Amino acid sequence: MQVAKVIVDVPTSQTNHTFDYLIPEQWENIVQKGMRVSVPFGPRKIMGFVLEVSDHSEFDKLKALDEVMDLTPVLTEELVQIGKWISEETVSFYIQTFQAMLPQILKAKYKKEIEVLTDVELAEELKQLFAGRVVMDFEEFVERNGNYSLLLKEVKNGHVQINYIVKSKETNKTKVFIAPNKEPYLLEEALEDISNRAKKQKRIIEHFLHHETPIEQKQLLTQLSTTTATINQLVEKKLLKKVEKKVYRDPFQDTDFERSNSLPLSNQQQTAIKPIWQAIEEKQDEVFLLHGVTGSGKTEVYLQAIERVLDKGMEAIVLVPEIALTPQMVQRFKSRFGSQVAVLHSALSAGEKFDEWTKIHKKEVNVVVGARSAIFAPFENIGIIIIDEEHETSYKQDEQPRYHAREVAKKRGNYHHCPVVLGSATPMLESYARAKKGVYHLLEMPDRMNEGEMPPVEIVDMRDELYAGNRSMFSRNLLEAIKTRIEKKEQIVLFLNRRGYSTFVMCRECGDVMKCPACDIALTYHKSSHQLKCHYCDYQIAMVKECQACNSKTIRYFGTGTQKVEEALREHIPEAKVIRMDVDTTRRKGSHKKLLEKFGNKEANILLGTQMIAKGLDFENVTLVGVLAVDAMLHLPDFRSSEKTFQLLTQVSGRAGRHKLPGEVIIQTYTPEHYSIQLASQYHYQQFFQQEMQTRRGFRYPPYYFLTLINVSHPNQLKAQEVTKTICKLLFKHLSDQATILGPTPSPIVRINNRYRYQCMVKYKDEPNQKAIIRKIQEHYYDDIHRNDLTIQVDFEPYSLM
DNA sequence: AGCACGCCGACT
DNA sequence: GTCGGCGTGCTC
Repeated sequence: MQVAKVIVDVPTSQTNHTFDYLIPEQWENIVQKGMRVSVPFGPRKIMGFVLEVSDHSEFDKLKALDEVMDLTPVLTEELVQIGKWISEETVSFYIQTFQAMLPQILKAKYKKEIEVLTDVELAEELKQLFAGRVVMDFEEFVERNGNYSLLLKEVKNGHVQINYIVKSKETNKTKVFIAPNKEPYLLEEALEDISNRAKKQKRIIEHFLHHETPIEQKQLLTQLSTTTATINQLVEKKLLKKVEKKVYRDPFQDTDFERSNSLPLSNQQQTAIKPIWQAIEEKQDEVFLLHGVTGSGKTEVYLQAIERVLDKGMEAIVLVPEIALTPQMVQRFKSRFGSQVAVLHSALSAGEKFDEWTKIHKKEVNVVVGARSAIFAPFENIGIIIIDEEHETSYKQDEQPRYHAREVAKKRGNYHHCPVVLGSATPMLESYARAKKGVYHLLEMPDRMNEGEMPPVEIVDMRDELYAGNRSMFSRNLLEAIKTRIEKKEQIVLFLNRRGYSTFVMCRECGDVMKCPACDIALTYHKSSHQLKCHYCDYQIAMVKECQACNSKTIRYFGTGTQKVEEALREHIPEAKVIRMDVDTTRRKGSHKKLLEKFGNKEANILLGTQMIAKGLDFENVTLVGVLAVDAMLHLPDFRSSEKTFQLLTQVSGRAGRHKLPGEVIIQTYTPEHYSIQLASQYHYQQFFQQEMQTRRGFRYPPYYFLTLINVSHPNQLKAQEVTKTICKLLFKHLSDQATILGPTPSPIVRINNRYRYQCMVKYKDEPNQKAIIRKIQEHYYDDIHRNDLTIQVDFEPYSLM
C-alpha cells in the first residue's frame, strides 16, 4: 500500500497539515513528492500537493486520491523543503507558500456540475431546468435561481449527482507547421502532374524542393502570398502534411539580440570577482555583498561569474527588481547567454510566464533573470544566485507568505553549496552591517568605469526661492539648466514622487479638504480625466465645482503631482517635449517599454516620472537630473525614510552623465541641511552608514534590533483597537522582558477601504518563542477572522510601517 | 473554503 | 409536527 501525504488547497489553520490518501494501484510508484493531485475532501474535490509518499498511515479510513495532475513533480524536493521553511518563518499556511512558488497558471480551477442519473422520476421543476440535458454547470443552476433544497432532495433520492471537477489552467499554445510528406524525387514527379493552371501549388512544392524543413504555416502563407485553401489541396494529395507543434510564446520574438562577448575586466572588477570565482570552484555557500557605485560595472561582474558557473554545467539565478527589469537589462543577459536565458517578470502574460517557467522546469535553459518569485526557479544544480539592487523593497513580498527573496536565496545557496552575491550601490543598512561584521564577504567597487566621476550634485534651498519671489515649482537654477540642455540637444530626467495633478484640494472659504469616503486620506486631483481619485482604494469622482461643506466656489489645488509638473513645463518651456511616466501612463502592457524607447530615440527632451524612472535607466544623452522635491519622502513616518531618501537620491543621480557627456544633478528641497540629502549629494555612503547606524541604535531599530509588525484591521474601529490591545497584552505576557512591545497604535492611515487599522510593534534581539505565540494568537482569533471580517497580518522584518 | 449537522423559532 | 434560519465543527 502506498499513501500520499497531501497539503490541500484550503488556506486555514485548521487544514494546515497533511491529509493522507491512498494511492490507487495504477498510480503506485508514479505519484511522487511535489506533484499536484486532485483529492476528495469532504463532499467535494480539491487540489493538493503531495509532500510525501509513505507505506502506511496512522489514519484508518483512508480515501483514495482522485487524479494525478502532473507527469513530473512541479516542486523539487528542495523546493518542498524550502516551502515548509518559509511557511514556518513567515507564519503562513503551507498551501499559500507552495502556490507562491509556482506560476499562477498552475493554480487549480474548480468546477461543479449537476448530472442527471434518471430523468424518469425527476421532479418536474428540475426537468424543465435541464430541458433534456444530462449535465449542467452548477453556476448556471445558481444564475437561473434553481431550487437548491429540491436539488439536495434529488441528490438524496439518487436521481441527480453533483460532480466536482478540478482542472489546471495550463495550456499549450500550438502552431501549425507544414512539412513535405514525400521524398524530394516524388515531389518533383508530382510537380509535373500538377496542372499548369495551379501556379500557386507549383510554387509551394518548389519551395519544399529547396527546403525540406517544416515551416510555420503562417510564414509560408506570407512568403508565397497564398492561402490555406491552396495548402490544404496539397495536403489532401498527400504531398505535404500539417504538423502541430507545441511552441512557447516568446515574449522577445520581435527583438534582435546582438551577441556580446565578455568585456575585459577593470582592476577593481577583477579584485571583486576573484573571491566569487573561488567560491564557485570550491562550492562554498558564501554570501558576498558587492558594494559598487552606479556605473562601476557590477553587471559585467555578474555576467562573468555566471559564465564560470555555466562552464561547469551549472545553473544561475539572477534577481532584478521588478522596476529595473527593463528591456535594457534583459538585453544584456540575452545577448550574452542567448537562448539559455529564461526571463520572468510581471509584464509577461500568465501564459508567457508559464512558458518561461516550463523552460526552466524542463532544463532547457540554465540562466533565469527575473523578479522576486524567480528565486523559486526549479533548478537542481545551482552554481550561483545573484541579487542586484539588493536594497530594493520589492524583494519582499507584501502579502502572505511575506518572504524575502534574499533569505530564500541564502537558504538555496546553502542547499546547493553555492555563493550568493548581493549587489548594490546603496546596500541596505542591515546588509552592510552584516558585511562589516564579517557575516557577509564585503567586496567594494568604489570607482566608476573609465575614470568617470559621479556627476556633481547641487542642492537648491526652495525657501530661498520663495524669499526671492519665485513661487513656481522650479528653482531658477533648475529652469536655467533645463533650458541650456534643450538648446544643446541633451536630455533631462525629472523626478517627482507623486502622481496625479495636485495632492489635495481645499476650499479657501472654510478650509474643507476633499477626502475619500472610505479611507482616511485626501483625494488627489487628476487633471487629464478631471477627477478626484483615492490612491488607496478605487474610489473616484468627477471634480467638484463647489465646496461640499459650504458651497463656496473657491476651490484651490495644493501640492504638486507629475501631471501638474508636466503642465508647468509646457508653460515655462513650450518648446520642450515631455514624456510623463507614472502608474497612470504605464498601466497598459508594453507602454513602459514604449515610452522608454521613445525617450531613447530622442523623441523627447524631458523624461518626467515617479519612482519607476529612478532605477536602471541608462541613456547616454541624459546630462541633467532634477529632483523636484524630496521632502515628502523624508518626512514619512517610517524609520527607514532617511535611508530610502539617501538610496533614491543616489540612484537618481546615477542616471546622469553615464557616458561621454558630463552630467549634473539638481536636488530641490526645503530641508537642505538634512544629512541624507547632504551625504547623498557627496556620494558618502560610508558616512551615511555611520550616522544612520547611530540613529538606529538610539531608537532601538534594525539592524540593532529585529522588528515584528502586527497589523489588525476591522470595519469597527473599537473592535480593531481592542483586538490589537489584547494582542499587545498577550505578547507582553509571553515574550521575554528583553522585548519591547509598542501599541496599540493607530496605523499612519487609520482607515483604508472602510476598515480601521491598528498596529502593534515588537522590537527584540532574540525571541525563539515568538512565532509559536503568534500562531496561537491567530488561532485564537480564528472565528473572528473567519466570520467576523477581522484581519491580522504579521510582518517580520517589515519594509513598510504603513 | 464549503458543506453537513443540529439546534432553535415560526409556520402549515 | 416540519421547514428553514444560522452557529459549530470537520474534512484523510
